[in-house]
Amino acid sequence: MAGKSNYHHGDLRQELLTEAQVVIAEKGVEGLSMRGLADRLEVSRTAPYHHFKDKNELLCAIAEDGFRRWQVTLNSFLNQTPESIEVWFESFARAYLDFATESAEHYDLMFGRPIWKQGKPTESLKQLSYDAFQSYVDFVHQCQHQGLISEDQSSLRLAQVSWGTLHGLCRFINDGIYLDRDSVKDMCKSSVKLFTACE
Amino acid sequence: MAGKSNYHHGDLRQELLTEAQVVIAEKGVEGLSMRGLADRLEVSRTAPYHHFKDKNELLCAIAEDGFRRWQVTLNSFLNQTPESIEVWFESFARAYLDFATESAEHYDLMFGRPIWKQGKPTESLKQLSYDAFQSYVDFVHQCQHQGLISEDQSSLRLAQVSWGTLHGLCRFINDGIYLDRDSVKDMCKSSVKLFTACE
DNA sequence: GGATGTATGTTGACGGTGTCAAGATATAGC
DNA sequence: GCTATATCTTGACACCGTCAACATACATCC
Repeated sequence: MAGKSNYHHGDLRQELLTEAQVVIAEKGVEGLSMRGLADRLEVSRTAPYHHFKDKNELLCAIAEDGFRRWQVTLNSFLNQTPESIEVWFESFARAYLDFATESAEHYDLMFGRPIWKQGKPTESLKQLSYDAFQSYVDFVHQCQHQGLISEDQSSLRLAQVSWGTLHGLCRFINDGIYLDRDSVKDMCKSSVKLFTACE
Repeated sequence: MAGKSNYHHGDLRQELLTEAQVVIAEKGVEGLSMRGLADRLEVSRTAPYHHFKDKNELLCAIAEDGFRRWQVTLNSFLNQTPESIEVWFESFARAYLDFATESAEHYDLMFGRPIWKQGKPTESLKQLSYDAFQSYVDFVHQCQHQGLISEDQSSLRLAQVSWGTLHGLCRFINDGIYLDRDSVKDMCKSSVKLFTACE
């Protein structure tokens, strides 16, 4: 028959990942189904299971991509030696909120319940996310050493709380609670003021 | 037959609400199904649909209960006239984190995607949540008037960012990302320091 | 080059979900 | 007592994740 050459798809694993990201960007995590994904790639329902143990592993792989993408942006900030912590943190906060709101569905997947609570995060995913946070903690610590931030709080706590603030704002925005995107700039400035006022 | 008297259940609507809260506390939102709930109450699958238009309306009703419960705690803080904003905010932050972590699944439902993004929040739910936030904003504004907090930032922004911080930390904890419950106290103190250092 | 093993694809099936439509039954109002 | 209405039931449909069994293509070794 004519179609015998495409019995094997070739690079199904990669196509699953990229197509899944398209679906997620369109309809969110809840809009992604293994069957639907297989349909879009014109493949039988269970074909994806030869490349991912289950749906959770697919989601984790996608989240990993997100962390890798974020780490690039993050590194560009960490490699700077900031003269003013206010300026640095303001642009960092902006970058964070931009990433979270522009790839909203991807961000929600990276930090969302489906993976972290309902499912189980892959070891590699845990590693990637931990690395991202740890490098941020290190950066804060380094800034403290340079006298840019006061040392009366542990760098871990500072990192946790400041990241927590950004995360909380992003969740409010992404989930459509209270906040509108237009106030993002203002909120960045506000959090900068708060976090840098005490140094 | 013997069972003819219990054809009508009596107060099914209320029993659905309370039983649903039990399930959610046990297994989280994702563990709650309309059919399973009906089973637990020994009622046919579609009986609940005579009391709630769909699952979303059930979830909203439960979330409403949560906001009413939280508003009680909130009011007890808002009715105080704080002498020291540091002390007030620290105990407030503690109360917030306690509420969010002790009724973790309920909190996640109140602020989670299933209602706010995937589903559509009921008008009454939107009102309740908006009221809770607005009363917090008013309180901040009042504190500014009394000179307890500096006025160089709008009360709205201050409220948004501080609530956002608490929310972000709660999400990290509840979703099982990075943070352990033991550091909760410390994080409270840290955020207090940050938010009160600039007044 | 033909046999064999492995990776990858397929169909069929099971139990789960939300929810609509149509019918049954109990209560409430006239 | 009749009728309207609220409530509950069964049946059905279209999804979903995933397991088991089978089919096909490719890779390897003799």
